[in-house]
Amino acid sequence: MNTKDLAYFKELINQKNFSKVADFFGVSQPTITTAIKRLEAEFGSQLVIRDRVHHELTITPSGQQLAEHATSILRELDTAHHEIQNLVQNQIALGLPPIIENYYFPKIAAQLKQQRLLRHILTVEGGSVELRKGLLDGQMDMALLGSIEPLSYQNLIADEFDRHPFYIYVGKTHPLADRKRIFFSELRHEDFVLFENSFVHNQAFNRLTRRNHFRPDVVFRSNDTHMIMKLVAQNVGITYLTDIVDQQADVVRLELMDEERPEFITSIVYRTTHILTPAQQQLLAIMHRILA
Amino acid sequence: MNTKDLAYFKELINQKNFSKVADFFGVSQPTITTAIKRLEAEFGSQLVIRDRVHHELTITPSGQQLAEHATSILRELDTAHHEIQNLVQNQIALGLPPIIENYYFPKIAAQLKQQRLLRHILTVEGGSVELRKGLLDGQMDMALLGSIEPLSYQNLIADEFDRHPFYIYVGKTHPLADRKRIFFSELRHEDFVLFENSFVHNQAFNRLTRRNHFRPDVVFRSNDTHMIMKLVAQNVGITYLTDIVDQQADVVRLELMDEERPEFITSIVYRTTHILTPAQQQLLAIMHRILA
DNA sequence: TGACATTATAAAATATTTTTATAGTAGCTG
DNA sequence: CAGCTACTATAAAAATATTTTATAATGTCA
Repeated sequence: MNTKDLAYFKELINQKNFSKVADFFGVSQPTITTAIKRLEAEFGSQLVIRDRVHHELTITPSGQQLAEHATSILRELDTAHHEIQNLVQNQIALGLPPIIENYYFPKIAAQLKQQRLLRHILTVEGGSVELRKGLLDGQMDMALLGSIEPLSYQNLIADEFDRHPFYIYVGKTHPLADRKRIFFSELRHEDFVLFENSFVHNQAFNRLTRRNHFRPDVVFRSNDTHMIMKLVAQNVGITYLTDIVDQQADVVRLELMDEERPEFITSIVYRTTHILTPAQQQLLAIMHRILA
Repeated sequence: MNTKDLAYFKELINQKNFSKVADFFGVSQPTITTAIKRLEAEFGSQLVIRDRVHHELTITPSGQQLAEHATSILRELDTAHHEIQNLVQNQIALGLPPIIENYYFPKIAAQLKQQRLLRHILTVEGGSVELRKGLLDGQMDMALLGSIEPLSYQNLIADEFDRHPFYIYVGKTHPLADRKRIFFSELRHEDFVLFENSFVHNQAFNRLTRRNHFRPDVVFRSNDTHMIMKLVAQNVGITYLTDIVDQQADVVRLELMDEERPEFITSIVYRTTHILTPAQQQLLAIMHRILA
């Protein structure tokens, strides 16, 4: 069976229009008709109902079922392509969210260079959702991801290598600056400067606000720790961050004393189906040795 | 890309011999040669090394990686075939291990008949390992499985619907027959009649013997509860079973008082990719209503 | 009714896959 | 070392499969 037919079929389900699918793939319209017929013959079941009365195309249960598998098959193929390309170019495509890259990558870079691995590493920056997607379709071989729960995804192996608590950072002249430790509930009336919502930090932060029953005043959001730190230094607000961050001069770090203290968990993640090359195993070993 | 090529490739990895693979598929030998070449061109990488000096065929890393995906793709296709066939025939292929079938199926059969579902259910008997495999490649749409931990498999959804504790069963004239409750550690010197090793029961049993640091005397194993019960009635030994079993007249049931008491968990399991038909949803609903 | 949008069909053209026939390479054996 | 065996590669031809072109069919809608 030709996988092209599955691609046609999937797109037909998207577009629900034979002619448009033909255009989409740059082929003639009968090509799509015959491809769908081939599939229907192969699986011995009607896949779509061409209801020209209501000008609609509906997918039969068989069709929906096949679509599931088609998606999976096409993704698998795509993954294979990416993955093998990385292999051939002797490259490790490593996904890194900016915060993790800033803190962890410099730590291992010297070692990587020494073991002549650095030149084979191609870093790909991105948010955690993006990176997870890129991992699944093979664009990356591995990724470092942050989370507040141990990662557990179908088709991905997550290998935890570090944990960091979150802290409260306040400006040097802030009323709380003398405190060493603090309960989260004491921050009820503070102004916050936080990361953008897509960051893992917010999941942890939201968990604490929910637990302590208050709606925080978030006066500003950024995706740059330096920016956040500068605003904290100027008493624009306080922030909630881990210590894997460059601390500014005019900022004070407070420990949280709450019973539930979310942690920032960093894991190295790769596909369950991915066979680690010697270089990749070396990279894993270095990370475990230096970062754990 | 033609999936046939992937099948040829997978078999080549198995057999490591082009000509034999050709025989296997009933095609000529150059067919395999060209198929592999096609794949190598498509993925831009050598997949196998034809080492005629050492009379060997080795798989390159790219080849191994592709083999992973090929396996997955071919299984997915196979699943689609089975699954759609069941759909077309309007049949629910339901996997049932014998013990579960005996206890649970009669309970729902009347309801199934009333809702005209019974005629659409095709039961497939088998051990839990077998059933899991059959589920994954689409031979069955659903299965009831027993386990002592909540089931958690990649690609399968497990929907727990019942739990039963395990009990100790002893003959009516056995010294322990007067006891209502007992600690497992008290059974250190008893003779046991148990299920064959493949049964879930043994995982629970082994856990308890390990926890209590003794090697049990297993005098006989069977895969038939009635047989086990009869032997218990005759004081050949005692047994460790749930209460989802036909109790014999001359057998007494004792509760276990241990802190850790494994439970027999029954779940209905189906593929994550499986789209439930109305009939299948109906079946699920009946099971939850009657069995939960 | 006629223009339009859509899918189906048949025949021809192309592309792909397989076969047949044969060559090449190396091991093994007498 | 010649000749046989086992294995894979290659080229040309044959067989299949897919796509295109051209056109039909069906129903909408103004």
